[in-house]
Amino acid sequence: MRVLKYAILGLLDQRELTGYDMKKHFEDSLGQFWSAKHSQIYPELKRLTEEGFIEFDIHIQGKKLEKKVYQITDAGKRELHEWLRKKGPIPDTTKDEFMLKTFFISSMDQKEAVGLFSHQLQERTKKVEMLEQKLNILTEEDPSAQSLHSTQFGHYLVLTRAIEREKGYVRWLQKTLEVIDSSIV
Amino acid sequence: MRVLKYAILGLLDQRELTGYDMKKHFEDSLGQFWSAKHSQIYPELKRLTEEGFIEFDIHIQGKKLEKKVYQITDAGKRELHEWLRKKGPIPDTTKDEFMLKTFFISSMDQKEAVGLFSHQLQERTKKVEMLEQKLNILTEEDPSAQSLHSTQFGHYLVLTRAIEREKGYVRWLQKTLEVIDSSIV
DNA sequence: GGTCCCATGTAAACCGTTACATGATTAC
DNA sequence: GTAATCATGTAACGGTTTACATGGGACC
Repeated sequence: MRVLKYAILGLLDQRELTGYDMKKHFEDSLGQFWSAKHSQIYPELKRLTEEGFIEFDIHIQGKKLEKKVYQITDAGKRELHEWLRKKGPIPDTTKDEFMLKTFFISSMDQKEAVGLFSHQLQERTKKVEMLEQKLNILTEEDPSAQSLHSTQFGHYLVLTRAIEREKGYVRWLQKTLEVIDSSIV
Repeated sequence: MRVLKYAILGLLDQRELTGYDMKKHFEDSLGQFWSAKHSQIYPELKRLTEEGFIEFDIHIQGKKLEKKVYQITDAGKRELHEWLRKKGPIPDTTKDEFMLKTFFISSMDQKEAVGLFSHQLQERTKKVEMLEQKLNILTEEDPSAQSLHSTQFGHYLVLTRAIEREKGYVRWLQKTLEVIDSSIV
């Protein structure tokens, strides 16, 4: 399916970037919904260049450090738009190891289950706080990010979606913990 | 990380199963959070048998059809419990191709965005209905499923989590569609 | 001079999907 | 009899992670 291909084309449709810059994007907000290691990015950049969807210029940083700054080509833009328009089916499975453990809750004793759920609740709560901080920074730096015509609108949507996803998880964890906790052995 | 290994051990800790039975579980409620094709299941069963975590008996169906009915061993139970107790970090990324497209919304025109979001809303709404039907069947067949000591509690939790996950997605899609739709070009 | 970050690559191993392949049983 | 489902396997391919490998720049 080569989703990474489209992730790269999409990023380059916004501005020119090095492979290293892309890696940074995958570690930031975008990383909530897609990411790749540099060991996957660099070969994909090579392939996309060979296919004519992207091109690069070499920039010199300091004295000798060569970096490849990539741009999207017209063919690349056509390829990107074809993917953007395509209405795919929603996936049957969204893998979640914690929910797999939850499915096997009858193999745990009550104390183990409480420990597991409490820990998950803690981690997810921390994540909500981290994401809300990111959203605050974004809306302070660019208050127009919330409107469709801002270049930051995608960034804003991804953050709000991630926050609500995590908050929903937290609410469900709290509700479930109450049921587990109040069931006397 | 071999999560499939633990998925199989967890299923076998509930009752003895064939590889084919496991495949069916991955197509049912459990499949909301974990799944595998039969081409991945059968080699994993072979490996787990060699490692001594599971064993099988051959049952004859009808005249000649041989099926391998697997059971978990004591070593397998220890292995399963070690995994169940372990409090892993939550993943940084949950891959979602639709949200990747959303991040690139500034590369779309308004009409394209509305089409994409409407379609996603439709699909997710259908999924909520499907999941609610499954939950209804479960609670009608076994009203005790909602309590910790039911063997169906894991099943119940997975379904309620999946429903709330999809409902949260639907609410966010509706809210976002309104913003997109009301932004006059 | 040292540490952290910038910057790019390859190789091996692992995980997962699609395709190839076969045959029995059940229900109509 | 025939279609759907039960039942099990392998092979090839593609995507992803971990590890190996190297070197420059910026800041203290």
